[in-house]
Amino acid sequence: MSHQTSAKIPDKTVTRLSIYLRCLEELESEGVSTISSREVAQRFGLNSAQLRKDLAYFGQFGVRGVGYHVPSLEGHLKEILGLNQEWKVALVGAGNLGSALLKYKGFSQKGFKICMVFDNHPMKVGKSVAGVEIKDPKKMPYLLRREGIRIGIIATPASAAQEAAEKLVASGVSSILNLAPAQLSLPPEVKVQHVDLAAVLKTLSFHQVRQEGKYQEGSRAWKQV
Amino acid sequence: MSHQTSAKIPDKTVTRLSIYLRCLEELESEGVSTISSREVAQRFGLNSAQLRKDLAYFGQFGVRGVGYHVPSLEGHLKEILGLNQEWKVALVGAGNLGSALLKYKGFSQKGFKICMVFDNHPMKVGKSVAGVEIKDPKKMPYLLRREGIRIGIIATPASAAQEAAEKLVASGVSSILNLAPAQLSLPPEVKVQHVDLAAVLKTLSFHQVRQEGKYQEGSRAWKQV
DNA sequence: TAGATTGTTAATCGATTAACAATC
DNA sequence: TAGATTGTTAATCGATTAACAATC
Repeated sequence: MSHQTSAKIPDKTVTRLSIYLRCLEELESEGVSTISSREVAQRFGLNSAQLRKDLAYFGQFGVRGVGYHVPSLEGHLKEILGLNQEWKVALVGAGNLGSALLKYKGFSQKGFKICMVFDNHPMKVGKSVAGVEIKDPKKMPYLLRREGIRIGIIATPASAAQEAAEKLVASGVSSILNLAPAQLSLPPEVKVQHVDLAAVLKTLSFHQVRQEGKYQEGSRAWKQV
Repeated sequence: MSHQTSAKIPDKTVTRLSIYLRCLEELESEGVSTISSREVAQRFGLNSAQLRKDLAYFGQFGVRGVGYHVPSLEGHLKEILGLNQEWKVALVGAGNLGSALLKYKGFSQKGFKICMVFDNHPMKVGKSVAGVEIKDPKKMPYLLRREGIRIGIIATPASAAQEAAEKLVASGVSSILNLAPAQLSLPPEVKVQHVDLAAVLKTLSFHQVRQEGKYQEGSRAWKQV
């Protein structure tokens, strides 16, 4: 399969791409100019074959017998991930979580500017959080198209998430980060990444229960790990 | 493989368990008392075989020819996930993200109480966020053991994450939700769930780049999807 | 050229889905 | 009993890892 055609790339590959990028940035800051996949893997706890295979989806970036040129590969990864440009992002939900995301420096540092916020609550509309004025969702289609915004974040309660998502999509958004504990149902061309922090905590409590050997049911009990 | 022995359960199965639980809670609120795996799958967009297989790791909860008793299965899932008890959680990092998590209602609603916060910054120690006093990390081992806290959340900058993690582990924590953009290196018995919101946004910008057909490199260009 | 490391194919592993015997 | 649905095994699918020919 050539990278010239638009093969669909595994999600996991894309996620790893940004891990690789982080590694390369660290290497570059140390002045490393060339490195082999084996060295990268060893140093950062990755698999060298996987690294090469992930890159192969997108082209040939290395030199046989030599390795990869750090700044060059870094540039390629940034271009592939779309990180050479700044992305305007719309946020729906100006509650605790939403406000935090607005104040959070981590996003804009990485080129994602939350430049538009919406909230259904009439009391909030017109107020500002972190210098961004909260708008009425009714104006979403107009405002988002005007700004050319294609990425949205949902930080509403679960009950409002589906409606928020549909409104985003109707406003031209085709990539959504959903932080609400709700499964969204949207057309397939829309990419939805669902992050449910409470659900992640539940996997941790599961781990604790198992580790502490607490689960018992009638005569069936798990042994302590 | 019997569920009586302590088989290791796939992470994905555990994650789905909390999805199933959410579905069951919805069904119960509607007064549905019995349901088949096929109906659950159909209604919530899941796979019935996978649902049955996931449950099979933990026991037999259904009745052949009939289906599952909603309140009963719900109870089993809660017990398996450790959601019948309240979990005390320690947070490291009282910046924007950390403060938001403290204020966020979603966690305590689901039985996770962030009852302890630490921050390295001397200016912050002694102040309170959402009614919780920020403590000096030096006191972590004493305080966490006293409270029996085993779950930690890291919301520090990347540069402080590894140290925070080690301190948590040294204080008896064996489950960590890492929100810092840094790969943690910890003993294998410690469960680490890494959630990097900025990295998730990067997969979305990747999706946008592909969808908009922007990526070009020399003569090699991806076709518009 | 000899040594090294890529890009890529083949083998392995694990997870998902399908099929069906057990059984309510 | 006949029909339905589970629990579980077998088949499929996809992702990871290993191996190696291409080639710098």
